[in-house]
Amino acid sequence: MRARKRTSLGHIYHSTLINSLSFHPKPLRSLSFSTSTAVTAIFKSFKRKLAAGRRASTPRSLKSYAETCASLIRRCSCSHRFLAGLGLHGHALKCGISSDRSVFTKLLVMYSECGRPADRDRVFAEFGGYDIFSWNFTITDFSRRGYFDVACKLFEEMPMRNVVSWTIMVDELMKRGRVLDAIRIFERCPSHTVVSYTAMINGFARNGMNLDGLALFREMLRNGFMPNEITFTCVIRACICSGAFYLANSVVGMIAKSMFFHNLSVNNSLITLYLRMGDVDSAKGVFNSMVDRDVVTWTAMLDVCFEMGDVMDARRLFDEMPEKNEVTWSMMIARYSHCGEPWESLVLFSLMHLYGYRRNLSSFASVISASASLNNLLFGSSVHSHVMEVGFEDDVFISSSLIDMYSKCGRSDEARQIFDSLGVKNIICWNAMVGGYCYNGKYREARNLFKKMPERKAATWNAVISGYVQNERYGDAVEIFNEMCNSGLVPNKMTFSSVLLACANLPSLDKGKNLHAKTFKLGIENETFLATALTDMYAKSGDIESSKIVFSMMPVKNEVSWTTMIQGLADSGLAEEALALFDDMLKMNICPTEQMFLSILFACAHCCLVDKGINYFESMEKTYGITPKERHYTCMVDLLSRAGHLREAEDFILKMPIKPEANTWAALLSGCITHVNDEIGERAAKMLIGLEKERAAGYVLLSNIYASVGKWKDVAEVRALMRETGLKKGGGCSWIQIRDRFHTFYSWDSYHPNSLKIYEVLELLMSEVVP
DNA sequence: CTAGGGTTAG
Repeated sequence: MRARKRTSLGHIYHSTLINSLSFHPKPLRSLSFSTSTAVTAIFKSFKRKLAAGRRASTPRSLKSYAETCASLIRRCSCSHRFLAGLGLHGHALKCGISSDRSVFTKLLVMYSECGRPADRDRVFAEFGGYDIFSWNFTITDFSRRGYFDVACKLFEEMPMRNVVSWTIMVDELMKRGRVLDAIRIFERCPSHTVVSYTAMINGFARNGMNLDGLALFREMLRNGFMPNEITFTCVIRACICSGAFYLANSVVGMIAKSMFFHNLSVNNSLITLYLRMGDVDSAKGVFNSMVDRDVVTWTAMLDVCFEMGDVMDARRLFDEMPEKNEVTWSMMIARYSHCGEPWESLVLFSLMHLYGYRRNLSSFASVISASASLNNLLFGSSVHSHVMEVGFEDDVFISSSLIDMYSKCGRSDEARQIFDSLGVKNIICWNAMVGGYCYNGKYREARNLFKKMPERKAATWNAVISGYVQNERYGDAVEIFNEMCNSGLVPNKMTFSSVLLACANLPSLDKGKNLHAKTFKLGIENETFLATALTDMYAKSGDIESSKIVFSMMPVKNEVSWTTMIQGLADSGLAEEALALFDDMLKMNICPTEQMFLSILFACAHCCLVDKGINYFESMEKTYGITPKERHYTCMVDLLSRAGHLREAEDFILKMPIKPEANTWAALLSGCITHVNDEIGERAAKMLIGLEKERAAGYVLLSNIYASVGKWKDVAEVRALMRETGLKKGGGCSWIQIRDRFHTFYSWDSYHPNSLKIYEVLELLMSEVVP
């Protein structure tokens, strides 16, 4: 017995172990002061116990001595003091207690905690073979270390299993997406507990099979198991993810009757549940009723603030939170990039790193998409290099957002490189790449890739359609939509919103009405998102009456819906109606947004309602706390200039607290042309060109202003300057509809497949008409 | 006082 113990670690460790045990100062010298004092403290208490142990020599006290030793080893693993642990192991060997169950189990944990897997395995091989705890612990350890096949082998070989063993396997299989194997193991398990059920339910949820998880939850209840707080959090999450809110209500009922009503995690889940159900008040109610709160609670409340559109409140909460974690930061970064402040995402991402928080997958994914929406290639590609450093480049989420980012920045080739380098591509990557090509107008590449796709979903078509819409190829967008319908796929909300935008920009109303009918058939025409797109389409197509009807029928309107209708009325020249609607909205206590004020100021400008416009502008900051942005100032300059108050307008620009954008000067300039004022006009034009050398608008307006006062020599100079810098005035386009197809033409473009033929015919016709 | 299941983000 004793000899066997000696062989265990004898040859390898024995001498070192004894050395470090015998309180020589040597091995401790390299340690820092605090570590060495801590180790000394452990040894001191150990010495005391040792003395006590020597006094008693009965087997019973040897057993209690082993337990003392075990508890000391446990203390080493808790504080990761590997050397002290090693010393204790040596001592245990020396006095023959290393095979004691309490000692070797603690040794297993200690070596594992201290990151010494090889030593851990040796202890298991020596002593753990017949102990079920060591088997389970070792299986878990192998799985976590990435040797799942070894873990499986151990599981099959182990002499006896308990429900813990089975649960470990279920959980690990589920984490690896092997749902069928997990089910098989779960069914083989002779007896179940709440824990094994919970592992299974959550495993289903992890793999997107929420409804199966909920079904198992019912089965669990039928079999008489009482859910605990962990089961409840998992089940609520499954309800949220599957949208099973009806079921969620009865789960909430069960919780209320259970002893977990005041459990922290359960309440945290409830906040999110109510938020996703759209019941913000209840979410806040749960928060207020909670006795203690943690990071998760505060992070969930951030989400509540953002969901209600209170970005400022969210920020205040974030700044004042007692504790933050990676998820908190990710949440802020993601939400800022979605609520129209992507710049703030970039700032927070940098700060997160600066403050030493680990940047996780989602923070990377969000900041990349924020860079994409800012077209910020510099930041985006620097994030890309961080991604490579951390080794996230194989993640499909990350790589698809990188593909999207490079595409949005006009770098299709870089995007393609990432796409080609991916070992495993999912549909999201394909969609991103095809969509990216469309966005950059590379339709041939997009088509080729599209044909090669292993599967196509509605999102794929959506990416193509919205790519065409982005490039103002509205006719083609509609055509692709028809193709999509012919292929048997059912368009979704996103499809309709893109294609409706295309229709809004086409002259014919027929296709738009046709789409309206299609949404009606699907029974989705009143959904806020879609009805808003329809309102926009009718308004832009000049059928403002239909637009008003769709808007008034919408059961739930959001701020975008209101903005769309107000803008639609303003654009249709019904400024008075736009203002009246805005006032109605204010009476309903709906808070106006920046965007709405743009429409309102636009409406005032077009009706020359100068005083009203000034009033609205001033109320922005005073009444609603909205700081006017560049574009609001531009609207005000437009308002003043159109009404002929040119000097006031110029003053207004000079007194602006922020830097005027090019359009601000352009607005003044166009007022100068209308009201023939070449003195202010010339100043405005020069400011405009100073701000925006690369765009033609400034030059064109300047040459127009010279022309309007007959300064033909200056006109010629400006035109020459434009030719020099290679600028061209953007042309308008024309289109015709033949049956179901729209054909869009720019002057002498070559987009149409038969363009050469068309121009041949055209020239023939022209030569006949103009001899 | 030893093992198995978890909440917030994408």
